[in-house]
This record gives sequence, structure tokens and C-alpha cells, in this order.
Amino acid sequence: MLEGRWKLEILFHLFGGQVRRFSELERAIPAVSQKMLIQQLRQLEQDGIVARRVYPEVPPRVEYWLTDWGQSLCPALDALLQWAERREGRAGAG
Amino acid sequence: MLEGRWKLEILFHLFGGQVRRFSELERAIPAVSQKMLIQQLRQLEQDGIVARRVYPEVPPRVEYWLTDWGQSLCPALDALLQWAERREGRAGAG
DNA sequence: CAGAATCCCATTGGATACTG
DNA sequence: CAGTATCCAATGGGATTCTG
Repeated sequence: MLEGRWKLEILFHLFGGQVRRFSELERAIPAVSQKMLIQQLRQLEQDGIVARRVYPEVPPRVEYWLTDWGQSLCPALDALLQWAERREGRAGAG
Repeated sequence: MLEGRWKLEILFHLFGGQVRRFSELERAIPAVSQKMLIQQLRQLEQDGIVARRVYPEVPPRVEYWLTDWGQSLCPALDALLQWAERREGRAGAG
């Protein structure tokens, strides 16, 4: 469910209740293509992890944020992050 | 680093200091093919997460277990697992 | 038993162009 | 701005065969 090259990175930008527009996420993750950003957002939305709201404006404006359930992922991913960071001290050891 | 369809499942079978032979892992994860099991084990080994020992016997015998660093992943993955389990109570809600 | 080697298909993901 | 559509390359992964 969390597989996909960009999902974790997207989630990190939404933790803490942050609300982000599509273009903000695009800038925040320069390496991702439009297609992939959309695709991964759609999947996260379908899995009930992120929420999406479209404003009927011109120019269009769409916002993304984490659902409560999505927010509840934070501690687990944070633990993963800390584990990954502890790798720095032993990079190349493997 | 943990991507790959079988890595997490492999890790779960090695947590707690369990030592497993190749064939034991194969039986423990019936859906995995030989090729993938080898490949994912090799990657985990290269990343310093699992260790491998070959016994110079006939028939051959190879054992796998988690390195200390690999073991340190347990709390983080456990947190993820608990998050995933809490999904059961809301299946289909998304 | 524990792999290596090969073939093949499905999915992922990137680049580009187009749209309301 | 926030997508959609299309084409293309790379990767992931399964089935099968072979080996010491």
C-alpha cells in the first residue's frame, strides 16, 4: 500500500496536518514527474490516506492533506526514518 | 532499501534472532519464487540487513539471519504492522 | 539443497504534448 | 493550475531449465 517510489516523500510533506496544493508538492519534490505525482496521490487517496479538495475556481486549485488515519502513520514512519538515519554512522559497512 | 515485494515478509521470518535455511524460507513464503527469494536475500545482505553463512557440506546448507542493524528495524516495522492491523476495523472505508 | 542462467511478460515510471 | 493522454524505456518478477 505504501509502495511506489514517491509515496513516502509525499507523506512526509503532509505530516503534521499540513495542507498542500498540487503545485506546492511539485516544487517540494522536484524529481517527481506530474504523472507520477498525480498517480501516487490518487492511490493514496483511494487508500484513504490522503484527502483531496477541489476549489471551483479559475485557475483551478486543489489541496491535499492527510486523513486522520494517514496521520496515524506518522509515528511508524518516523521510527523508520530514525532507523535510516542511524545508517549514516555506518554507511558502507555492509 | 526495503522495497521489493518480499523483503518485509522475509524480515518478519527472521526477527527475534531466528536463523533460517534457504529451504525453510521457501516453505515459509510459499508464494515466492526461488529467483526472487535469492534476489531479495542478496539485496538485504548487501545492505547489511541480513547475514549469510554457507556450510561446506553436501548437500549444501546456507543459513540466513538478521544482523544487529537488521534487528534494530523490528520496532519500526512493528509499528507499521500495528498501523496496518488497525486498518481491518475500517476496511472499505476509503 | 541452494543456487545460476535464461526467457518472457506485466508493471512502473519518465518525457512530452495537450486541455479546461 | 491541475490535470489527461500517449509513447517509450527500465525494472520487477514469474516459469523453466541446468548444476555442483
